[in-house]
Amino acid sequence: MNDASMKDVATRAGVSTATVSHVINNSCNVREETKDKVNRAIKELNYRVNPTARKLRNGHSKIIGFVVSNLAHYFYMELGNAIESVLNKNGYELFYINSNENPEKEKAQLEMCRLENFAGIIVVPVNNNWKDLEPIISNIPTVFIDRKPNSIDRDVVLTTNKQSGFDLTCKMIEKGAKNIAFIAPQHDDTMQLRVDGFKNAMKSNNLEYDPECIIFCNKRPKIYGELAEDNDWINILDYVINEKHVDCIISGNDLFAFGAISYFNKKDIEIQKDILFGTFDDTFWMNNLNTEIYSVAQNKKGMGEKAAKLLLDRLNNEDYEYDEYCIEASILTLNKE
Amino acid sequence: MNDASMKDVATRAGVSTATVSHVINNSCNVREETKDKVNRAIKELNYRVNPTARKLRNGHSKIIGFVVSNLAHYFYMELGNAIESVLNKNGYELFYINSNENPEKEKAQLEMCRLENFAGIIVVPVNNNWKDLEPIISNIPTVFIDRKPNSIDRDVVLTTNKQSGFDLTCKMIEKGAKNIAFIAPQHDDTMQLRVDGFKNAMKSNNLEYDPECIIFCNKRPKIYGELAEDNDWINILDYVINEKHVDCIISGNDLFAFGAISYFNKKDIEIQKDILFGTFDDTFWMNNLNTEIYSVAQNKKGMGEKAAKLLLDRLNNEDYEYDEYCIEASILTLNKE
DNA sequence: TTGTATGCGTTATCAT
DNA sequence: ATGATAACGCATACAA
Repeated sequence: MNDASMKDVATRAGVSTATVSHVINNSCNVREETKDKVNRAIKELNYRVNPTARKLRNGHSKIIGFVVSNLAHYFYMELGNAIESVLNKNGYELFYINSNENPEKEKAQLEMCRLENFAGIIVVPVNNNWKDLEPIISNIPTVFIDRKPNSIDRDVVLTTNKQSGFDLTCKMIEKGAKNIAFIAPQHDDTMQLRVDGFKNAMKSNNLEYDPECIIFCNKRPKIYGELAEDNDWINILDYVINEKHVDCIISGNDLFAFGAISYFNKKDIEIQKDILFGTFDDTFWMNNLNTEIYSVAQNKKGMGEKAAKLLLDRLNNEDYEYDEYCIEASILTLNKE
Repeated sequence: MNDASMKDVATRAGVSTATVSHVINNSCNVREETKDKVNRAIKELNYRVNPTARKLRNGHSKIIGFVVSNLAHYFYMELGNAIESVLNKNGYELFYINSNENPEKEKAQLEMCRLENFAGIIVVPVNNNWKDLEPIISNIPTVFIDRKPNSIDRDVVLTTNKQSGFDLTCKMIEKGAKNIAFIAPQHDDTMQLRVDGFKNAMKSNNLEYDPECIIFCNKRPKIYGELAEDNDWINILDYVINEKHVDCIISGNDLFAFGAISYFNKKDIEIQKDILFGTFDDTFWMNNLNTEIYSVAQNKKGMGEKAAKLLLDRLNNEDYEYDEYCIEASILTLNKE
């Protein structure tokens, strides 16, 4: 059985399709009596507006796309949850789309969002460079979250990266660290800020940092286990530990943190006894290590909600200037003895 | 600047829209020369077919929905990856949709999939009972994965649940377990099969099982940390450990496994020394516990690919009978000493 | 207050 | 081989 159309409803209610449309959209004054007739017909036929037809006519839908560089990154799922709860309350549905660290895939997906007339998108970009991508999304209300492309004028929701880098480093120093390695994934704005915070904290505490212990890996693991078997990765850690003799390692994100823990386990290095460990992101799995570590807990709920609200504002044609919003993070001590 | 339409292409190429359509869809013989003209115009205008209009006209799109009971469940992300790789190769795009253990949300989302004319859907259902939901998806090619609703005739992809329950239990017994508690989440077909396997294994090994140590919790944690603070949960574990004095616990899935490990850590119970631990699902975080545990590794890649291929077959109007496909799992020893 | 008619961008039928 | 045209379901300008 096919879905009922507006015409069916009109016929059944004994009115025209225009009237039905008016009832549905409140676009005209309609007599209560006819309104009732129409609503009854709608119920009886279990009629739903066909969003495809509406889209074709109106040029927009009630769908928001969440285009994420790596959905397997648990952090983004948590952002998504916060985003979704706000959007759902406002009548929008969220689709999660995985660009999987693949720029071409991302491009195709953004094009799709445009062609599908999504109401808006929230994006964790794969790369900084959006020269190619900017024209694709030029007509789509867009909010970037977690990472910010260069030279593109849009709303952005970030963490207080520099401050957190500073705070986490201070925490490690307070715990006794003197010779710290900072291991970061790709070298982008976000990571640079975190490293800047690290450097400042070292200076503020009158400690030297070894530039060779600030390492940008340019690795993009797609799943958590990936680094455990990666020789480059093992070499990097071997280097800072055995040759640089660091007493503390800070990881730039949680996939890297997982890799570091794998390494420690494999090499029988005991956290707290042999080395201190701190990381950006606090993800669930860190709470079941039976050793104390320190983490930057980004305010995922705050970030997600902010991004969703910004997008809603844009959808309602609020016209203030684009801006960058930094949501404050906090430093956690996990598995405290 | 607005997107170019077919009309624009037609004008530029000096032909009719019908011809353009024929070129795009290979629906008619078109002279090479005009074909070239059209293709050139398409390139010059950067024309893309408007999927909304096409959908309205044709009644279907190239989008597949992956409607998941809980996207934060890492297992489903991994299934999604496998599904996506197969579908992408065949020209389909996958949207992840989170029903978040909420039956009403799931219903609304399925309706949306229908109204949006998705080509097909792959579903991890929230509940077994699909009386309400069946009519909604009656026209949509659908494959169920991981869980199977009652009395609905569709393709289903599952794990060898009973066999795995048997194998895992045998492994635990081999490791010295005699008095085992099986702790399962909701009481559905899947869990029943796993428990059946457990019972069979006990019998085969001439061991008694205590029916009071087979516990169905009817809890649905939405995130991994949730159980750690849950008193009901703590009571259950207190009960089997302190009153029933079990020497081994088997967990029905990985969210519960995480809760169990949290409990062990909090109570200073040492796995291997004080108790043996086995679980269904092997998820990345289990590899960083520095103690040996045993897990049922479902073949996620195999399951996802099978589901995707089944759906593709249905989309191509293959008309064999609906069936249940059980993909074999294996037993892993994690963090072997 | 309600109805008629048109167009959104496609595709498919039927002419030419 | 190509073109004119209707139809998909809806929303709106305008007429009644």
